[in-house]
Amino acid sequence: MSIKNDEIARIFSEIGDYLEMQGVAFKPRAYQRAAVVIAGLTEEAADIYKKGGLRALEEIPGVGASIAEKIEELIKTGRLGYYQNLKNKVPVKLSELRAVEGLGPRHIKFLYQKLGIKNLQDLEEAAEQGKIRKLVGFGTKSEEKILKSIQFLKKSGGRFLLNEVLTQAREIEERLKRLPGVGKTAIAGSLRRRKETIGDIDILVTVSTKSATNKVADFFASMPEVVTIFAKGPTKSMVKLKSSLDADLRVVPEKSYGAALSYFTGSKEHNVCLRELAIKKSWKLNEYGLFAVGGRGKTERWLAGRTEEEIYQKLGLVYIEPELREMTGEIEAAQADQLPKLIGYNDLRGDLQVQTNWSDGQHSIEAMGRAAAALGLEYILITDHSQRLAMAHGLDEKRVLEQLKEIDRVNDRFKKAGIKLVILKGSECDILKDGRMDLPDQLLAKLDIVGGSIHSHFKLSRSEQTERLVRAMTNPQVDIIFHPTGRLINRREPYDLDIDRVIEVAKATGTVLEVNAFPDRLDLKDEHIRRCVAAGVKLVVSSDSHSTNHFSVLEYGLAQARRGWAEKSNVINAWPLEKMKSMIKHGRR
DNA sequence: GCCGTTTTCGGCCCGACTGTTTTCAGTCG
Repeated sequence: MSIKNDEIARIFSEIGDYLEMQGVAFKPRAYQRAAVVIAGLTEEAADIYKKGGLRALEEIPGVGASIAEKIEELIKTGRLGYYQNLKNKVPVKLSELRAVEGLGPRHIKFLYQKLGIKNLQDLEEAAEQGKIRKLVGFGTKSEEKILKSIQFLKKSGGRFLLNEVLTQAREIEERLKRLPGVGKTAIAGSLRRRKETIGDIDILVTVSTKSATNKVADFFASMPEVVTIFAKGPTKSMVKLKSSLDADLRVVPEKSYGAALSYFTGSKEHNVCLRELAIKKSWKLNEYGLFAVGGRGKTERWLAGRTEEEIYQKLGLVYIEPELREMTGEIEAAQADQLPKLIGYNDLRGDLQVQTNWSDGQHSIEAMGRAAAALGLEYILITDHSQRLAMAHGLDEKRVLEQLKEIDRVNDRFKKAGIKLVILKGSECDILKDGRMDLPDQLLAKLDIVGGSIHSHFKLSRSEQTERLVRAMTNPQVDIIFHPTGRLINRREPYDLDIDRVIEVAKATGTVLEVNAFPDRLDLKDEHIRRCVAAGVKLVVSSDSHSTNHFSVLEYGLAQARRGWAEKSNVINAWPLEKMKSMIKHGRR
């Protein structure tokens, strides 16, 4: 059992914190950087080591001789002496304490030395007993802040689903937009990068006058949903909302809009790289602009900053879409002008997973069709559950045959009514424990497109689960695998799967893999999508709608596809009906 | 500890805000 990248990354990140505690210079950053890079690798470090040894590990950016040896030790023994030694000196639960807002490595060490605080519980008790306010460097406010943060940590995991946060952020942005003196507004941060979970809201505003600056900050801090004001200044304010989300507001002059947007969009690692590119040209990049630094660092000449595009251009890069700014190769690709032309948010022509009231959906086939047509879609695939999913009123053979007739009737009605949407016949057919399908092949052959799903036996071993999917994909009747990893964000881990083998077999069999757009699924996830794109596996972005108002979630699936570097050509339902059909097994037979 | 279209040695991203401070350290993004 070899160590996973996430675990290696966690250990290096903690090493960074421990070195920070000791006041060591520069080393902490080296370890933190290595941690971020390793967490973002698409291949396991253990596999890299197996193939190429220490030398291959050193090829990883941010990994030199010393860190490579530490990775080797972790792979071979599962432990790291260097890390243990550091941990023994300050034996605290870093993962718990670091989650407390405003508590960094220095304070954690200080609290351990003075009060013996090792974990969240110790910290809460000390704060409640008023012990922290007496320490040098702390006060009553620090103590209150710690207690509040602990309350929050207990209540939520600290990360929210993309859709929840995006909705709130858009509402706030709309209100800010209407304030006098406000120019441009933008949602920045991980929200703009459309990460699948979000820690807080970042909103950027430009103003034309000084007086407007303060008015914007005042307005922001006094919004009805604000429960706590962490900070309030002319350029930066931070609040907590009733939803227990944190929201940050940044105010900059018009001239700095692009620089600020770039800066506040992140990711942090991406920004550091942009700044380093600026330094190489003897320039300086900050949230106010790109500057040439003149004689003896005294004078500064403004070079760019009004738009993100001009900053990227000056730095020798083509524009990089926010969803790509994760420091996973986008800078190099931009330098070589080899970035993908990402699928657009308006590029979908159809939706290939739609449930109706024939199984567990809320609305009729016709109602779902009309709702999809109203959004401009050209086709939908009806995919009610199959018989095994009795809980969801799954369809048996007899009812599938009835439904086919009903779909014909609805298509006729649409044609007569001039509704330009075609309803296709499909199924979300259960993949049984052994990989066989829940409905007979002769029946599946009558459908336009068949999707297979795993809804049971989540705990099979990795090899059993993988072979189960492989068998389904090898079935010529199965065109798509729906929500391939089965995870529910913040609620259920994915089942154990050899995803690379799944991708390989998908390629070999011409099976399409789904990017399920439902915000708590987003399954496949971005890194898997990227591997599919690289392997030439076709994808479908579908809504899994169970109601007429669910089609809007397609936006999140598209965001996920973009984060996975997918182009229009990779996503079959971005194509016209006939071409889409030609891309699936049923269409080719 | 890492890294190199100026460097294999000498650099390493930068600014805002808070709290407890009489000038700054710590944290955050």
